[in-house]
Amino acid sequence: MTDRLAGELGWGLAVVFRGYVKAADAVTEGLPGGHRGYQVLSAAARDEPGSQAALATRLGIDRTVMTYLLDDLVKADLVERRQDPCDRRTRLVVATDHGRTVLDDLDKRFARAEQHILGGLSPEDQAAFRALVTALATHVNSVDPVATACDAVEDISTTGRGAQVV
Amino acid sequence: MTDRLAGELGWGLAVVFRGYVKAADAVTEGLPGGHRGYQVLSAAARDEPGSQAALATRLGIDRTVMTYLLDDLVKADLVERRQDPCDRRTRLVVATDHGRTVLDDLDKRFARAEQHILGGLSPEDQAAFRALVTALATHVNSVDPVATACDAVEDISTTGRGAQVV
DNA sequence: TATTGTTATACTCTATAACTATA
DNA sequence: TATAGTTATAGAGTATAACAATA
Repeated sequence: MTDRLAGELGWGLAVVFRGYVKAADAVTEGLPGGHRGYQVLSAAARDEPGSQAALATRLGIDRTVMTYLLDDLVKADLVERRQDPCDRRTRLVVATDHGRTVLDDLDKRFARAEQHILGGLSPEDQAAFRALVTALATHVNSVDPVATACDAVEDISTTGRGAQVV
Repeated sequence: MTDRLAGELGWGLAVVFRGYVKAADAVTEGLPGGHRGYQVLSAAARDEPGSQAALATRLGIDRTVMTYLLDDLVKADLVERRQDPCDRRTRLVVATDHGRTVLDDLDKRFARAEQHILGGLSPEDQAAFRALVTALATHVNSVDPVATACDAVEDISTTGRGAQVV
């Protein structure tokens, strides 16, 4: 179609991410929290029990949002909050037996949803994309996006006028 | 770290996309609409003039949101709405001279923001990732994510109980 | 009747601040 | 003093519905 050089990465990421969320939420009918509820449940079932705050940080959501999310998942008997014997302030998030059963089914659903999103690529490219996304996410999570990007702004600002247009 | 098989794609996409938005918005200080204002301005300057609705569809945002976004960009004298000689209902979105000047600067800023996000990859992997994202986005935009994903649900539902847990 | 664009409204999601309890 | 978690509130972002103009 038309040429799209600048901003193409942002456009592509937005389209792909939105498509994933739509497909994932369509597949989580009845699951509290939609695709994020699945991520929490998946972490609660497969990872070592962690605090709500740690879980929120890794999933990139606010700790207050995590409270609501867990409230709903607990109500549905999918996860439970356990006392941490080492620190009575923290609650460990663990999947219930019922949660693990539901997760088995959800895994299959999500596998299909993901396959649908990646369906336009060859199997080799799909594997490559998965690996690259994981590598990027790990990298991005280990840096402060704003700080470094703002350094870049400073570099540009010294060479001309800024983009302050209003 | 911990193993993360199921849902890893969704987690990675969310982290990378959020990181991009953060870095991009940090770099668009003063630009109405943040990173999406940049996408609109970029399309208005480089693509053939299109209607607001067409632009909204391609960027994946609601047409009512596009109205607000354009209001602000017009106020800032970055784009203008032109009468379409072929259809008096539609408004063509075109960048102003000032908009093109500002865009030159924004392009450099976004190049750095994108570089920051992709910085964890080798140059070859960066190019590969950009190409894969573009290919995926083109594919995703051409399909209805919900419909196909719901087909997948039906397939699963016939083999056992659903994920309806509440 | 259908479509473009606008406006007003309502809804969802997320962040902020204040609070309790622990450390 | 600092941190984990909760709650209430406010804010941003988004979608819904009704409308006018045009096809």
